[in-house]
Amino acid sequence: MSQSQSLSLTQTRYTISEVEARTGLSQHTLRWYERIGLMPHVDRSHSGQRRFTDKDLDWLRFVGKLRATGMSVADMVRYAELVREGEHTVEERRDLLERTRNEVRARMAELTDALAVLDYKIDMYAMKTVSGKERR
Amino acid sequence: MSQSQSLSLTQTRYTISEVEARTGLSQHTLRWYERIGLMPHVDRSHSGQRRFTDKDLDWLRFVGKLRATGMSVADMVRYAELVREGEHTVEERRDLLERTRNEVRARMAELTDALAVLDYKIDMYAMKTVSGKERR
DNA sequence: TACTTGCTTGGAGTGCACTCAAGGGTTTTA
DNA sequence: TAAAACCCTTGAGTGCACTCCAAGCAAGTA
Repeated sequence: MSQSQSLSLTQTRYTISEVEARTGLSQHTLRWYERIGLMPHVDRSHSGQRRFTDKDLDWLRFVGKLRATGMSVADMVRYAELVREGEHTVEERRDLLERTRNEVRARMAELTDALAVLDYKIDMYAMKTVSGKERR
Repeated sequence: MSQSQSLSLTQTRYTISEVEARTGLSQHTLRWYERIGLMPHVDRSHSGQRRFTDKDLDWLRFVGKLRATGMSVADMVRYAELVREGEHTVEERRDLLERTRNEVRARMAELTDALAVLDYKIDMYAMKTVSGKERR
């Protein structure tokens, strides 16, 4: 049930190219994420090569969601720091996520509005195209 | 009714700083938009200063909507070119707008998905915060 | 053993969308 | 009329999020 127990002998460890295939993130980006502090510490093989765990993959999936929200990398790094610092940062993490959520909602409202304009224009062009065809 | 008739003596002409105030776009950006071909030809005063018309403001508002969709500047320039080329480009314009619309819809689906994750996480944190307060 | 493939690092390069600087002319206000 | 505010151009600089490069070590295969 505890974390150390779940780290059994059979735990799968992925090379960087396996993680690239699984996440769609390039090896460059994965190394860069680690460099800038966007990853919890990544395990290494005896020869120093990265060995990612399923937990790392989960984290990368979550980071992908944050990216999809449009959150900046700087904010994602801040969030990762807070996670590393432990439970007493929960409130700040929630704040950060709530701010992000508000931005997403604003973004979606903007998109909805722009979409309406697009729909209108496309309808106009569709009408022109039809009347052009009729004229022939 | 025709455009030349509407170009009456009383037509308002805006300086670049008026347009900046009205659109929120910086003077730098306005000049840059013109430079890269994102504006129809902008009128000049006898001394060479820009004088924007209401038509220009309308165009800038539309461009703002396109920006809001996430369309690249390169694509917006392409669209502006097509408009300048005349009625025979209507079909290509509609294609461009339809592609953009599809991207917007995809983007919105992504945002909806990410928003759900955010909601879930925030709820988790809210629960932790409450139980933390109870503990005191 | 030789070769291929994969991984390492630090630092440089890229593409996008602006954003600013320098040096100079123009218009408005006191 | 003089100062202050505004506008012009060309070209360089910025911030972000990657993306690539060089040089070298390591592991697996013919």
